[in-house]
Amino acid sequence: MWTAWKPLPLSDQPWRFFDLKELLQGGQSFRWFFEPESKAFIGGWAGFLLRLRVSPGGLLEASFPKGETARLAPSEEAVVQYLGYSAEQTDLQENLPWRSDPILREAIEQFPRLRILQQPPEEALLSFLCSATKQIPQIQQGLWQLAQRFGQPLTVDWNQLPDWEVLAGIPLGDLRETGIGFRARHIAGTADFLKRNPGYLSAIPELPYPKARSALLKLPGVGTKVADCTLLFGFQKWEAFPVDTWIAKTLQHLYGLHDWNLSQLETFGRIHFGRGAGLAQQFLFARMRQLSK
DNA sequence: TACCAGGTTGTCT
DNA sequence: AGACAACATGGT
Repeated sequence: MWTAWKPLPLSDQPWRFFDLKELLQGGQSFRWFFEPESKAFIGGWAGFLLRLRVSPGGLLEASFPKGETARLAPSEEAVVQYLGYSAEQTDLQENLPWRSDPILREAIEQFPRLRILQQPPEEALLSFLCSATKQIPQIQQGLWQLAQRFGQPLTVDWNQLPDWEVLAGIPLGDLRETGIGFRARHIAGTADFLKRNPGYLSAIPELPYPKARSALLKLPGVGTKVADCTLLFGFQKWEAFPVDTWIAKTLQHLYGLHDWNLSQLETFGRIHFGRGAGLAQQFLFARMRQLSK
């Protein structure tokens, strides 16, 4: 049972379906599923569940669980925060070097509603541990399996993702059955590490970016890219500049950085784009994928 | 069939 | 430091 559609206070400018799709399914979160009947996305984070759609008039609208499941509904404020619509991100975007960088400017113009989703850090870490050499729909599928098998049920057909304490108690063979392949070992290793180091993740928000990154890099299966995605999408460390295959292609082809290695590309990104490098990264990621279609 | 996917790790120069 | 294969699984 769902409440009626209600506009969120983010509709000063019209939304396109395309904008919402890129925001929810553009490779930041893998917990949003499209429902063709309602033309809406259903999904959520932690113990929250909701539906989002773009109305025919270009409003971003939400619909929440009601009745017995009303406790699963986040507040409107929480939704806005999750979607990344903070004054801080507005300021970060304004201060990106788009005035002198036509590639970035074009990317921002193509995706004017794109923000960095503010996800629970534990979920961001799990999600990107599952992401290695997988395509976005397959990451989504793997996480769905993890949630349905090991996560806490919220409704008859929606479980939240398992927390790390739960994951630490799951045999490797059982993790494997979700189809996540060799990533299961990384998840088991990280779960075990976190179990032996209580409070390890909760210390990270206070750390400056370089130290936070070093801390995450100690986790098994977490390299520079997964660390930076976790820091950006989970911990709001905006300097984090994840370099994946798409960003590497972008910098090589659009920025002409042909024989730069990954480490050099990361450094270029943080220096060229500055304190909002992660936000710039998301615009470029969306733009490059758009250009490749 | 062969190759690729929002990578990380171990091994060998 | 830099190059390279292995790692599971599903898709084209």
